[in-house]
Amino acid sequence: MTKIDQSTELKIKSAAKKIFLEKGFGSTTTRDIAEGAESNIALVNYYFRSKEKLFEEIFVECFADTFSSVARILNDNLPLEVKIYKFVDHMVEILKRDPLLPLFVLSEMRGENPKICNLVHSIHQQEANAFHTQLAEEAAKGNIRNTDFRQIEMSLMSMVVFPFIGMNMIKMKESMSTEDFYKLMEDRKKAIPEMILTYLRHKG
Amino acid sequence: MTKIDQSTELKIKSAAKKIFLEKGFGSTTTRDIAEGAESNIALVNYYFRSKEKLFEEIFVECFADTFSSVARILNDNLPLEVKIYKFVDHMVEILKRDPLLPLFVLSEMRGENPKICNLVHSIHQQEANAFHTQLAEEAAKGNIRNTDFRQIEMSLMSMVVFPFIGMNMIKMKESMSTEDFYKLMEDRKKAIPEMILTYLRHKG
DNA sequence: AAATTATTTAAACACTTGTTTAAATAATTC
DNA sequence: GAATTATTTAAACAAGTGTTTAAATAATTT
Repeated sequence: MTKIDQSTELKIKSAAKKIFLEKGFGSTTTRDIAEGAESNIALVNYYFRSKEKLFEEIFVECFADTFSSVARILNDNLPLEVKIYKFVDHMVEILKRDPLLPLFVLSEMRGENPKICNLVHSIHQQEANAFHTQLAEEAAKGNIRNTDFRQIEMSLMSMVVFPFIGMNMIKMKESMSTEDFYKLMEDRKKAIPEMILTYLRHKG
Repeated sequence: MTKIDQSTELKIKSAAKKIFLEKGFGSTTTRDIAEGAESNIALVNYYFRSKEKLFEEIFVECFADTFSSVARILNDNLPLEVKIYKFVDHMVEILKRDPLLPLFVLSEMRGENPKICNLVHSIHQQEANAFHTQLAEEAAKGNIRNTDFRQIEMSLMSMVVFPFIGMNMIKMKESMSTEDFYKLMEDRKKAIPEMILTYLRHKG
């Protein structure tokens, strides 16, 4: 009755995660998953009831993991400069480990799928945003320039996340190996905060 | 013999484009396309031989349109500052008109699909990159800071394109309407060049 | 106008899809 | 150790998939 050896369930789930991340929901079949888990199609539904339920479980985990990790740092009680460096550093590490994650999440959010939207919405609700406030405070103190901080936040996120979304494209365009690409991302740990901070400090 | 009235073929193609952009290749069916074009499934294959051929045709067009448009501006013979402003302005306009384009292209480039890779590769081959050279020249003249210009290029592209890829996410997070979002993108026409140029001019 | 070609239609095809069934085996409980 | 429950298997199911067929209609050519 009590589950002790979860190896089958876990094997299916991690195989499913791998394949969903690579191909998306629509291009992944139950048989792909079963094969990837060295199992069979009946067991996929035995443990997860349906392909869709399995997908949702994985999607929520992927999304929550990434998002809560982002929020944790941005809401941390740290000086602005330290926080920005830490944020970029941490994000690049996460994305180097799981580079397909953002493209997966964002591509599954197309089409206004109401189930996905609800999931995302409920996770969003749980998060505050201390970063905005912090920027406003620093501006009030005259430490940084006063602008629309949504633009700053958006630019910061863009510069970190986008290269991983466009990874295959970039690798192709510049004829880069995965190693080369990761080296470039490593350099971004300095380049991104430098750009953001230079802009903020140089009061227009 | 000679085609005069192409309306059926065009109706199918534009319906297919719309649906592929919204749902991706894997989640789009021939019947979806036929219905969207107020036609029938046999005609889809009559004009395009297969779902895959139709997809490739559309993918290449989307990719080439966007990419050649980017390259044209970046290779244009303009002063750096003017070029950057023009680039962002033009890109935002393209993306406001066709906001699903980048997510579509990049999500279909996952999984190392060899056919897609070859298509992308052959288009990439045709383009020079005068932007890199221009940055190096300006740095040599002492007009801008000397850094890894791949990082600049990547950041510029990220800041422009990423918000459209994360559009649904952003709209949800900030509880924005499409109109609000587009207004924010309009503001980016100033915000992005300002950030890039401030960074480049402020010689570290 | 007859013959040829292009377009359209409805139906069928063969295959893949997600899901379920029913029976077999393994594990756990009493 | 018998009964109950959990896991695994192979096979089947119905519905959905991309694609094709063959016949009907429209358009064009000769």
